[in-house]
Amino acid sequence: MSGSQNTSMTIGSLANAAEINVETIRYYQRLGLMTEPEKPLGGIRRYNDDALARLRFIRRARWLGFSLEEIGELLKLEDGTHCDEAKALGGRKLGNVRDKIRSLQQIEGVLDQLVEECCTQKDNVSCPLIASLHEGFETVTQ
Amino acid sequence: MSGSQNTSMTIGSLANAAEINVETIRYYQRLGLMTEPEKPLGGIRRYNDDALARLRFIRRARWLGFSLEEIGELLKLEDGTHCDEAKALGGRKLGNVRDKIRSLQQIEGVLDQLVEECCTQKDNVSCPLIASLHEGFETVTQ
DNA sequence: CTTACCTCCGTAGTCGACTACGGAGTCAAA
DNA sequence: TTTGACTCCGTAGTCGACTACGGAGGTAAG
Ligand SMILES: [Zn+2]
Ligand SMILES: [Zn+2]
Ligand SMILES: [Zn+2]
Ligand SMILES: [Zn+2]
Repeated sequence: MSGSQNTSMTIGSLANAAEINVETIRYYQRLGLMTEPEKPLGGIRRYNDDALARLRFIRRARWLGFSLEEIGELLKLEDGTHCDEAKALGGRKLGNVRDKIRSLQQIEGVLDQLVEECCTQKDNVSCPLIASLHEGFETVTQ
Repeated sequence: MSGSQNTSMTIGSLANAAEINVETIRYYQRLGLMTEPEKPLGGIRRYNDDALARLRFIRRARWLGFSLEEIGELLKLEDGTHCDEAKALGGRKLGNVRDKIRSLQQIEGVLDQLVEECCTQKDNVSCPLIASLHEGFETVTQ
């Protein structure tokens, strides 16, 4: 279900909807992350919702620290590549993502504790957050 | 406890220990992320374990997607900044980190499911991983 | 029509984060 | 004391990911 090439946008309104610069979309096209729709002979290209979904995915993945090259690989999973490669790539990415989650959770634990403890003793000269931060980071990063 | 300026390294062995390029350490010094120890008049600078811990922290935080500027702010928490600012900054970073964790967990869920389901039906023409990926990403990115 | 605001497309600039280079000085082992 | 590896320091280059620019052409409201 949901074959979705409903709306028809110009590159400008697509960029607007995706909250991405027009030039960035063109850049992604040059890299092959986005396909450039046909241009109707002396007219203007039109984009549909799939393009929008793809852009939003790229934006999110970028924010998560994936490189454009990695994102390209992720996006290629939906194309003709064979099952085995897709599975292997998916598995690698999964390990990747899990590593990041683990590290972020360690950082989260330290930050959470620090913010909790900060300034609990009202009239204290030295802030426990600041004091423990040095140790906390060392613990996390050892 | 644990005032740790035990070992004394040159910038080269420090770089080696932290698995970071010497030039990168100098670069961090220029940016103020690392302090440059005193140079003993026509001699060579020496570094201690604190420098190593700091470098490792930077490296990890970079890998997690923090910018050097953000890392600078994190590291500044341990300096003279007042409690309130430290707490506010810590809180913002914490929200930040939690957002990333949530997003990564969504991606993790999708990838995990896809890799599980991939090729379970032996003689199938279209791979369920590839098929569902499009929907999966759309779900994640909506 | 005119006018204002797009799109198109190639090329060039920016920014963050490194990474390299070159020449002079320092150190330590043989 | 020579030799080889390393440090110091300023400057310049690279790389990924954008971002800007400029001029020719399309599009739609008034
Ligand atoms: Zn779709
Ligand atoms: Zn405090
Ligand atoms: Zn310490
Ligand atoms: Zn499969």
